Amino acid sequence: MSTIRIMLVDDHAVVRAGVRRLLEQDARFLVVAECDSGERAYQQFGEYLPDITVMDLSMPGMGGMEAICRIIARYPTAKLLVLSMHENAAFASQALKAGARGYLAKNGLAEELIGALESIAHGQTYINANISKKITQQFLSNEDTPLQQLSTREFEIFRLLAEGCDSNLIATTLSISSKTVANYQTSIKQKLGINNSVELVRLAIRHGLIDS
Amino acid sequence: MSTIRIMLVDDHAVVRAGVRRLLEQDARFLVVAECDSGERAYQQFGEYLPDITVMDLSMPGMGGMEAICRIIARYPTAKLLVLSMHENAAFASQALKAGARGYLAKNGLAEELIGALESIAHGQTYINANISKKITQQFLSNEDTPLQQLSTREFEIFRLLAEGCDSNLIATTLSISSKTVANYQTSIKQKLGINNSVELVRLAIRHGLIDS
DNA sequence: TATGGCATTAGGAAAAATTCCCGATGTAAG
DNA sequence: CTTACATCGGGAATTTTTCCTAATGCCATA
Repeated sequence: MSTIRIMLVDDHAVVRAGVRRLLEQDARFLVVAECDSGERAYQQFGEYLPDITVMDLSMPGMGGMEAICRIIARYPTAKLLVLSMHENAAFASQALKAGARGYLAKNGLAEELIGALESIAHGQTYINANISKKITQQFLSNEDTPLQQLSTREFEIFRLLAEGCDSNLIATTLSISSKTVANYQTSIKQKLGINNSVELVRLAIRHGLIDS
Repeated sequence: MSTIRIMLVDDHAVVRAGVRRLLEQDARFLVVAECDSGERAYQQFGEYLPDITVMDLSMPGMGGMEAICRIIARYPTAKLLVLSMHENAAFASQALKAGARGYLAKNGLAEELIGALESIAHGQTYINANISKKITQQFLSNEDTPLQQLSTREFEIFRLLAEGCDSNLIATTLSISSKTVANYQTSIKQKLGINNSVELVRLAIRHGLIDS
């Protein structure tokens, strides 16, 4: 079997180094690139065209979600595996909706990562069992998480708002007009049935998108 | 010793009933009034002029803090004991600053309540040992909790903002102009060194003023 | 007692954000 | 091909926020 060329995207150098070490113990994997931001990831993806990209979600700047969207938009067959600290249905389903081929939490075992990469290399999709359970639970219990109603873009902007970014920063980050951001902001609030940014933050915290 | 006439203020009827039962076992205490909101508390205080008022802080509407301010403003010698669910330095020091004679948490023992009431009846101040420790710790560690910089009014408005009230509601609740509320909002953000309501909520959550 | 400082209140004017309405585009589904 | 929806943004009205100013009252301290 030929080597699987991998790009690592994570803003924590230690994590990247750890994963690299992990993967290097297996001759089938070769880490061909590393980077620490969504912006870089998009640039470097074009240069290296890795077989699989292992991507963290929570990174400063555009974050992993937006990077996934952009990469998928230009390279629809790109294989992206999300390796996130959030064992969280909202994040997972959004990432998968955006085109990721897999989602697993950082607290998982090394074997799981290897397994996930294998699956994805073979064209399959890999989702961590716990996450999968949460998603299906949420899906079955008709407790509509209002977050589910949000489109990919809406969710992304929602997250950035909850992190405290103002409209202009979000506009710059996502390369869209701040007018668009403002309009999204309005529709997000409408969809979530909230009136002010206070409730927005609390909702985000309750769903584990941000903490403290 | 003459009877100590007490008014109970708490929005949870069960809690009021429980405390009443508790106090009725001791012949020295007589519960002469009960109410479930800050507004009522202020009205009824004038009617009954209780020796001691036992007041919860977190109530819908104006809440206990504002009620304390108003009662103290009209009756500077009023004796108020805060019985709160928050074992929290910020709340406690604000309440005491506003003129409360005592502060204890609901998870305390019944004996403590009795003791606190006795102390206050004798003109002393009673503060729960844990709370007291927290306050002094905070005072000693020069980690200026930015919340400490807020004036009573600012703190009150900060809390209401964090709870998701909009300026108009706060204005109505506190019987001041919404213009004033807007101005306070600005100075609060300045004092706390924050730019948007997102950070405001997170600060409030970190300090236990609101939860989830 | 006088005075300076701070808390509370609020108005006016300018700046910024939000809302509501509209339309363009692209893409996926039926 | 049509319909639906997501994404993007302009225009205009409205609301909120900011910044400045100022009156009042209280308290402490010279």
